[in-house]
Parts: sequence; C-alpha cells; structure tokens
Amino acid sequence: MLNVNDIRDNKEEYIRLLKIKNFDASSVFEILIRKDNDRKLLQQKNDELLFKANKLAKEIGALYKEGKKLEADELKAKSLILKKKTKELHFKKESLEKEIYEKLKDIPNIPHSSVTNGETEKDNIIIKESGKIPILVNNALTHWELASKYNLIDFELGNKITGSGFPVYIDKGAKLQRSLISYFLDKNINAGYKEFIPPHLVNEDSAFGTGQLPDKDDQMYHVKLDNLYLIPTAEVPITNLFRNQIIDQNSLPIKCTSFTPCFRREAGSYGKDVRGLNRLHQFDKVEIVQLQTPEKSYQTLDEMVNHVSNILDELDLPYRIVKLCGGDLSFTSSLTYDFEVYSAAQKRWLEVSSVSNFENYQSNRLKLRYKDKNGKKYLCHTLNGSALALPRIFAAILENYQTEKGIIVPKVLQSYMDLTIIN
RNA sequence: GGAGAGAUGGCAGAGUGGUCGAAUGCGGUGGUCUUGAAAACCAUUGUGCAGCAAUGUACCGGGGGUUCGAAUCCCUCUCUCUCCGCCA
Repeated sequence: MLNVNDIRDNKEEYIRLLKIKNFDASSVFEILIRKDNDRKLLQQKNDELLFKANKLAKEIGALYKEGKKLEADELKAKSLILKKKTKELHFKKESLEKEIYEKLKDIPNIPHSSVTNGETEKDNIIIKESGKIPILVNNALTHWELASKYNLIDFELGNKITGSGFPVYIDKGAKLQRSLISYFLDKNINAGYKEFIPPHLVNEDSAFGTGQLPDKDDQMYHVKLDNLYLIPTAEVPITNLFRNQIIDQNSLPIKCTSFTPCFRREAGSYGKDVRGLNRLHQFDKVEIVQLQTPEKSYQTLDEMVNHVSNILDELDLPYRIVKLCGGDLSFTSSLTYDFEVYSAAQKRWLEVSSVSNFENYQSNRLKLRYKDKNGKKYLCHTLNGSALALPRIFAAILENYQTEKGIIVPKVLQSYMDLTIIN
C-alpha cells in the first residue's frame, strides 16, 4: 500500500510512472490528497477540544477535593458539551480514514523508473539467455510421459485421493524432488540466507499483511472452521515474521530462505496449460526473502537475480531472464525479473522463478520499519523470489536430460540422489 | 472436548477511578572510572497522528459502554497459558 505523504510529495512522478502500469492515478490522487488534508484538520481540531476537556477534568477533580461541589458541577456541564463534540469529530475522522484506506488499497505499487511500457508478457524484455537448448532423441517424451514411463509421478493417484493438480511423487521421483529441495536450500544457506520452517497455515492478519487479503482471497484455500488460510507461497509466513517490527539498521539486510508446499486454488485457470506439472494446486517451492534499506534494495535485487542464475547454471538448464513490462508487472511489485527454463520436449519456456522488489509497498501494510543510527524510522524494502519452484524444474530436468538409456541426473544432484541415471 | 487463569513498554512484573504513558528489575544506548575490559556509578531509553517547533493528542489484547475523569468498573470478541480427557 502506498502512503499519502509520498503521494503528496511525488504526485506528478507517480502519475507518470503508474501510467506504465496502465493505471490512471490523477483523479484518485486529487481525492486522496484532499481527504488527507481534511483528516489533518480534523485531527487538529479534535486534539484541541480534547486538550480542553482533559484540562477541565483535572480542574473538576481538584474542586471536588476542595469540597467545592457547586463549581465542579458547573464545569461538568461544560465538559459534557466538549465531549459530545469530540465524539462527533472522532467518528468523522474515522470514516475519513476508512475512505482513504479504501482508495489506497486499490492503487498498485509504483513501478521502477526502468520498467518499460507494454500490455502483456509479449512485451517483456529478455535481458539474458543462457545455456544451450539440448537436441533430443527423435521421439522425445514430455515429462508427464517420462514420469509415467519411469514411475516417478502418478497423477491418477493424486486424482483419486484429492483431485487434479495434486500429484503423487513415487520412489525415485520422490527422491529427485527431495534432492532438489535440499540442493536449493543448501545453495541459499551458503549464500547467507537463514533457513526457516514456518507454519503452512496463516491467520487473517498475515494474509492481509502480504496483500493476499482482502482481494485475492479466492486464490487461497481457506479452512473455515478455524479461519486459517493455506499458504500460497512461503513469502506469506516468512515476511510476516517481521510484521510490526522496528529493525536496527545494522542488522539489515535480513536474508531468509524457506521450503514449503504452496497451495493455490488457481480458480479460473482450468484447462489452460495444465498438463503434467505445468500448473498445480499443491507444489513445492524454496523461497528467498530479503529485507533491505531503500538505498540498497535494487543492488539486493541484482544480487538475488545473480543467485538464481547461478543455481540454474549449475543445473545446466537453458534459461532466460525476462524483465516484466508495466502491463505484466504484478499489482504489488515495482520491478520483477522472471526466470524461465526451456522444457525441450514441450518446446516451451516455463516460469520457474519470479524475483521482485516491492519497495515499501508491503512493509507499509506490515508496519515493518528500520531505525537508523539517529533513531529515525523508515519503512523497509522487501524483496523475494523463488530459488526455486520445484515442479517445472523437475519437468525440465526430465525432458532435457532424457536419453535412450534413461534420465541423466544433473551433476550437482548426483550426490543428493546417490544416483547418476534414472532408468 | 471439559474446568480454570490470564493478556500492561524489548523482556520480566507492579498498578482496582484523578497526581499513570505507567513503579521496580533486567536488557539497550551514551557517559564517568580503567592502559583495556569487567564491575560500579550517572544519565537516557515505547509507538502512531497533528505541528517548523514548543507542544498537543491517542494507545495498557480488539471493539463498545459507564463517568467530568478509565490500565483500573461494565458488556462483548479474540488470543494465550494451566489442569483433565483424547492423540502424533
């Protein structure tokens, strides 16, 4: 969520930048600034009245002690009038604040100045391509065919016990999955990230803090009886670890990593690119999260992008990094780089990571701040990315590493798998 | 699921109608002392909002109420803990 003071200070620039996200902010900003000015006036007036009322109350107390009951009763009458007025002002202010909030929550985050115009993913900019696309055997199989051929994943069993989008990993499939998780976590920990295993269900406050509520509640699984939500990503519990905190600047950046399953209803996306592991309701992901000062957050974003690149290099998968255009950028992000690996049998690029800087859009809502040497408080910048999402990496490994003899295990995974080929 | 207790500043913990934004201890920060450190001593140390500032105002789990005046009384919600039961 943006805050009004920033909007007031940077109005024209914000309007210009939000156009890149195809959001016309000019009239909303006018309304917001006007309402906020009204709010300030109300605050001043109300404080003044309360000041008087507080003073009267003290005087009344003193008079009672002196036994001057009559004079005290006179002041009481005065005080009652004041009290009535302050109550009125209080409610006015409250409703004004609510109106301001309602407007603010519908304004997307300001894109970074380097974000380009564009409507859809077609307008994204490929900033790096790496690795070479493998030449596959003649009748190369897709990952779902390979998964079934080598009995690595049973999609039918998942249908039986839950429904579509809930695969069952079996035997070497399960081990490959587990190896990838361990490998990713080890890489992240070596890069200075601290590992967390958070709860997989979160309360309303947490879902609100990272912005899934109030608007995206239909994308989360909801446990009604306890009013808890299954996490759609580790970002939710991990970022919320720091909700309502004031962090010492010296302890920034804070770097966290976490492996969790992710649960997504994916309402409305049925029937679209959903074969095999391409789109699931439950999938595993290793996430990285950083908290950083505004001055260094873009440096940190680059660092995170390099880190993810490094993992994909080691896995020897062909990938490209895409910088999202304004139209494709998410509501809450200022700048996002997507990582896509090439899945050679499907002949498709699959998104496996999305690394974003949210600047203070999340932290404003989370009340996540840091304190500098002089004790001044500022909102943190929050960043996160996948390092990495499992299913599509799994898919790409099966497809790209397939040979007539079986699926070669990528070098860096061999020690985890205790195996060099799946056949 | 049954019974009970509780929610106060970074933590611990006092405070049952005015002098309480809140004692005290621990912790943090700064200083004195010291060659340095420890100890000791002194000072300082919550957050939001409004204001250039002085300052004002709000906040003692959330919401509502009583009162001239509420951390303190009443109502309500939420959460936490303890014991019993069940169970990994």
